[in-house]
Amino acid sequence: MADTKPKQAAPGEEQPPSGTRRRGDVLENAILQAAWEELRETGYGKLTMEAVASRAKTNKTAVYRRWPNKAKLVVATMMKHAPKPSLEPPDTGDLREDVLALLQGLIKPIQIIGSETIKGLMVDFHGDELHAKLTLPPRSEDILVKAIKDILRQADKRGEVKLDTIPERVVGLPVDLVRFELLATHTPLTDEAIREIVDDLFLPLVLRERNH
Amino acid sequence: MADTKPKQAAPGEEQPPSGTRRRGDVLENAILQAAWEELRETGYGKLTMEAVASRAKTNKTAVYRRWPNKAKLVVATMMKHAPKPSLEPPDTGDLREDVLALLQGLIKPIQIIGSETIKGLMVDFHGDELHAKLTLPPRSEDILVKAIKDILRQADKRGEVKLDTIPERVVGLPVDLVRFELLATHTPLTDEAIREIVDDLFLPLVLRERNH
DNA sequence: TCACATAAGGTACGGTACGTACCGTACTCT
DNA sequence: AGAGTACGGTACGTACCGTACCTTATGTGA
Repeated sequence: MADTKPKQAAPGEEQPPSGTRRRGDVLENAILQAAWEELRETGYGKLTMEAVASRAKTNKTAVYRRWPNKAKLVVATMMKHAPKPSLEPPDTGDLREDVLALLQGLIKPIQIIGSETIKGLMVDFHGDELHAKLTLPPRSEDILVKAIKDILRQADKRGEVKLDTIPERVVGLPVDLVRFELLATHTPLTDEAIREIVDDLFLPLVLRERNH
Repeated sequence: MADTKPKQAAPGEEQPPSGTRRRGDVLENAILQAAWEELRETGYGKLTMEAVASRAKTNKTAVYRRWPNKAKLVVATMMKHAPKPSLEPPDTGDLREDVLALLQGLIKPIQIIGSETIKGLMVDFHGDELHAKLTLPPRSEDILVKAIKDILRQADKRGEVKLDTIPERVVGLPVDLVRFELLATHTPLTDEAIREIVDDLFLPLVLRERNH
């Protein structure tokens, strides 16, 4: 009861200039940066809130004040630090090249994030309201599917395909398959695999009307 | 030191006939049964070794004596209790019907197991030597892909397709897509989706040579 | 038949990580 | 200047893991 004054238990080795207390965005960015580094070094499964806080030179409390759990924190840090695929149609003037370029640009960001993180997030978000956003937008709203459609639209203008005869499944096929490979394997997606997806599957399907 | 005799701390309410101590396979099956029920009721993420042991009316020790961790235990219980897809070619005499039948038979078992369990296992096995088996066999050894190939072989005999002109990717496509849907969504895979996979993607690809 | 290895029952522990509570203190804003 | 806010820091309660250790039943082979 008496003597409730833990104030400064240990005088500390060297109190670094205590006149610098980070706050607001500064601290927030430090945490997100720490989380990002921690994520890339130890992976999602082994990432702990304590380690993130420690690396950011702060403590769990400051982290939990901002994000209620690991999954949300990691999503936040990914939104900030993970490279985003460029979604403008490459527009090389050739359907095949366009699709290849898009897919190759797509895998890099996901490769960096890593399948382990994605799976971990899917598990931790299971049942969460955000779940849908992380797994599958309704396809028609999927930005990557939209990008494919843009490419197809241009090809349609050039007369390479007839867009309105192509089923939605076919449009979404390349993206679905790339995502599947990234989920199901943990080896990097090779250029050869992408070539197969485009040449053996996608192109034959979108171009098939021309065989009539 | 002295008086080391905790023998029977509490005399217990009613010592049920202590003359029945399960052992060997009996106990093992009880644990697997309990794990299976626990898995279906609470899901993989919330399943705990304690709960399994408790439901099996035994204790963690007996569980850990047999399986080193949750993931291995769950795999064991799935091998025992999860229905297995029938892999014999349905052989309805029609390629489309065969593939539809196979896929429809395939989704049921996975549906029962649940995507949450599969994802959880993939996460827990990340880096484990069993990882490959749970995610992707080298495609050429994938029993489901082999089943598709069997179906195609029969169709080839009937003259519906020319098997040796069909790329591996195409053969594996239906299975890959079904797996993807099950991983990426947590809503059940509809018959309509399966129909699309077969009619919009698979059949056009395997039958396309006939358009020449 | 009985001693003994084996394995089940059971308790308790050390360890990790989570998420929360609390307090004192620095900073910011008006 | 004063007050509210948010950071730094510690400590706590919970949950679950995986292990250690001991007691007790079982059934097998000497």
